[in-house]
Amino acid sequence: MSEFSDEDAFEAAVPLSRQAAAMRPSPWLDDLNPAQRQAVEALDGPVLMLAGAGTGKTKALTARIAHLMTTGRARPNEILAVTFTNKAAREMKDRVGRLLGQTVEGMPWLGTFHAICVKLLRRHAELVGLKSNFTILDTDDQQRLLKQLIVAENIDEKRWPPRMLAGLIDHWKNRAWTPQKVPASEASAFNHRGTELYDYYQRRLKELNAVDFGDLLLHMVTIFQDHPDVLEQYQRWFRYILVDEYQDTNVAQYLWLRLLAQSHKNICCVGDDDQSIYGWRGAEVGNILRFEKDFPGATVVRLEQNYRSTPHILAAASGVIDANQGRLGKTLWTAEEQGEKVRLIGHWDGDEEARWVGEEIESMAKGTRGMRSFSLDDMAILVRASHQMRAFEDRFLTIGLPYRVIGGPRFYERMEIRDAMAYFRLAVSPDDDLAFERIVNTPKRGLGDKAQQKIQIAARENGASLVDGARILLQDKGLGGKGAAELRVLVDGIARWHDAVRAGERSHIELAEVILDESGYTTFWQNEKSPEAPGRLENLKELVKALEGFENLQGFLEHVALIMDNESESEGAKVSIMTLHGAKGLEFPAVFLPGWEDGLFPSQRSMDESGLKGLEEERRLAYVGITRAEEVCTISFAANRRVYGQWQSALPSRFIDELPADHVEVLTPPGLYGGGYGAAGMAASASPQIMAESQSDLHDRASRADVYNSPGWRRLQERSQQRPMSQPRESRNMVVDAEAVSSFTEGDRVFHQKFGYGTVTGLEGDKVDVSFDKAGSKKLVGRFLVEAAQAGDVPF
DNA sequence: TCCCAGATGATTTTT
DNA sequence: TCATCTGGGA
Repeated sequence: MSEFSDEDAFEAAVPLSRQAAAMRPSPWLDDLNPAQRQAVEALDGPVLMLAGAGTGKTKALTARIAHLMTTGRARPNEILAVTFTNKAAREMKDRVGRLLGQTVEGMPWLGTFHAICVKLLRRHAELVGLKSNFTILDTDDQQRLLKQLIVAENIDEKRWPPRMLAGLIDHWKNRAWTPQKVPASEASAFNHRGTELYDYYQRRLKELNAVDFGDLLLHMVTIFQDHPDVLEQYQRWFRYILVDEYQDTNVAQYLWLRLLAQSHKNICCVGDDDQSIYGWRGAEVGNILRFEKDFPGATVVRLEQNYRSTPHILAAASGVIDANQGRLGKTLWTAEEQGEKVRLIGHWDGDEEARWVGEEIESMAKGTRGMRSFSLDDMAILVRASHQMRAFEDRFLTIGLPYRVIGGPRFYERMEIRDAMAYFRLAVSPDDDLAFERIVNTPKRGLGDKAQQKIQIAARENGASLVDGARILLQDKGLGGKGAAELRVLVDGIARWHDAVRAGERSHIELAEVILDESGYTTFWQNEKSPEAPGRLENLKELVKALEGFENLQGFLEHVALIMDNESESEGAKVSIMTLHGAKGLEFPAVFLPGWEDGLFPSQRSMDESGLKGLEEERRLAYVGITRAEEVCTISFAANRRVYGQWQSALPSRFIDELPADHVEVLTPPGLYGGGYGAAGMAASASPQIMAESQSDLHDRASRADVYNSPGWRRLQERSQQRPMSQPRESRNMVVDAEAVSSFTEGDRVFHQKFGYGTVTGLEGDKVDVSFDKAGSKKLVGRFLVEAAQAGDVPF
């Protein structure tokens, strides 16, 4: 993926001459519905494409790009097309290529906001006091830097944590506020030191020749504003601008776009105000709502024909989103005939919900219930918060249902990968102080706080980088003993690796291996006894393998800074588990939406922090969730849930009241607890609410109280009090007590609540080594294990 | 300098 | 509940 290859982006080496191109037919136009076609053919001037979920937005967008080229309006390198994710950019590139065949070389200016800004900023870095080889810090680097500043300023980092400052600075950067432009109303932020610290931080970044993610946009906006000649050059170059997911743009991105588009106004923004779910990250729905004011005379096209979901699913989604104020307004429709209603089911508690979903998935995979059978790949569980995933993971491990968690800790964010990358960074540029700090004592070199302070002082006194500071310190014999010797080795190593990078004789892959080897990092993990160590070594191997796709280490580092994903498609069909946020843009034949309880979803915190605005964003999230489903959408809630170890009971989500009754089927779980007492009670209490024509006033909880005052509900409430002491979970998967532990011997089959089944491979005091069938080898305390026979006998 | 025990505090996360 | 951080003791 050499997207950052070279500056041919402005060269005119394009196969299509404008004349010839204009002659070519555009066969793909026939493939579009009228609305799509209108959006594609309105090439000049501002266009707002309001594209509801599943209405073929990417199709229209790519057709438009192709159309711009074949009508001779623009050459591929004169089109600026921005997305938010690398995935979206990749998909668009692929699809444009497919439309046009091989004739058109890749579009250099199709990419994420960040990737495009990096490219631009490297050409103009000096205008904001940077060198063109600046490094890009990720959030981890950013926070460590901020922490240093906070400590240096003698601020109590307990009361004023770095992450809070990071959030604040991000917030300001999203609004395109440089330290000088932060309004006075923000002066009290961060104990009245916010703007001051922001200013220090920006200066420190310049010293380090570094930028954070927010800077990429902010610096470009600054450059465009302060250097009209530069701006003009790009206004002329980018003849047409396309923006995907416009509802997610923040102020900085908005300004950036407006600056570039203001001369010719050939800008086409695609988005859906109903799917704006990143307000908390600075996205401004206002941008899309205001489009027609920003660009008077804009063509507004609504894509409303949905090609994804059944009418019931669409109706349910519409019913929910209708409750939001201030929408641009769209009504999705489909040519499909009926299909399943949205299914709703209540459960006693979160564990039971997970158990039911597991069983339902198994039976849907087999094709029971009068439905077609679904592959596990076709099913997804979408949760509001990642902690909800655990219950499902536990359950699926137990029953051996293959699953994949999407959007967990990402590959390039893992500790060992970041450590290794820090070594690579030092090899490329030994002046990278942040990288040096990260690995100076990793692996342990006997260089603790004291020693590191000495290095810092030596560096500062000499106006040198940390590596040079360390060299000076060693020369002056300012450090003794084991630490000094180790530091010597490290410093020499860095110099040697750097020479090797510059000489370019060895392949970068070989070099990477040498670096990890000579630094002692590989050995460090080999000697580590913790259960994660093998996995981490495995990751390091994978990292080296990932280098193969690049020409050199620099190219790789650039790639990783912006593209943090690493999609390793593993074999076998699996159910997907992910957050609702992570599911945006995806679709599945069958979707499960668990945890629809007030407080969890909509999230209490959202409502507390952002009031009605927060609630509406939660509601859009519900809309996004429902519209992910093609054929079957199953919503569920539980009366009781363990939150941070405490049992809490909750009411079904207010969004459930908003589901239109005609499109919902209330399910009753069969035969649970000998007759479905709890679950049936739940369903019964939920259904009148559904049946009642509920234009339910959100703030009027009184009418709900009546419904949930039903006998079934009250019984549930009463039982919830006893639950923690007795009831299912404990008795089902009985925990073996201390005496029983000693009875394990090697070769025993055991069961663990989280890791599933395994075999005992060794004993060490009260710890037991177990090789789990699915989860690998772990060392754990015996009392969390159950003999397999015993667990296996337990009825689920 | 390192290691472990207790305190702490906890959404969502495109780049 | 449980992962992460920190401060005190070895």
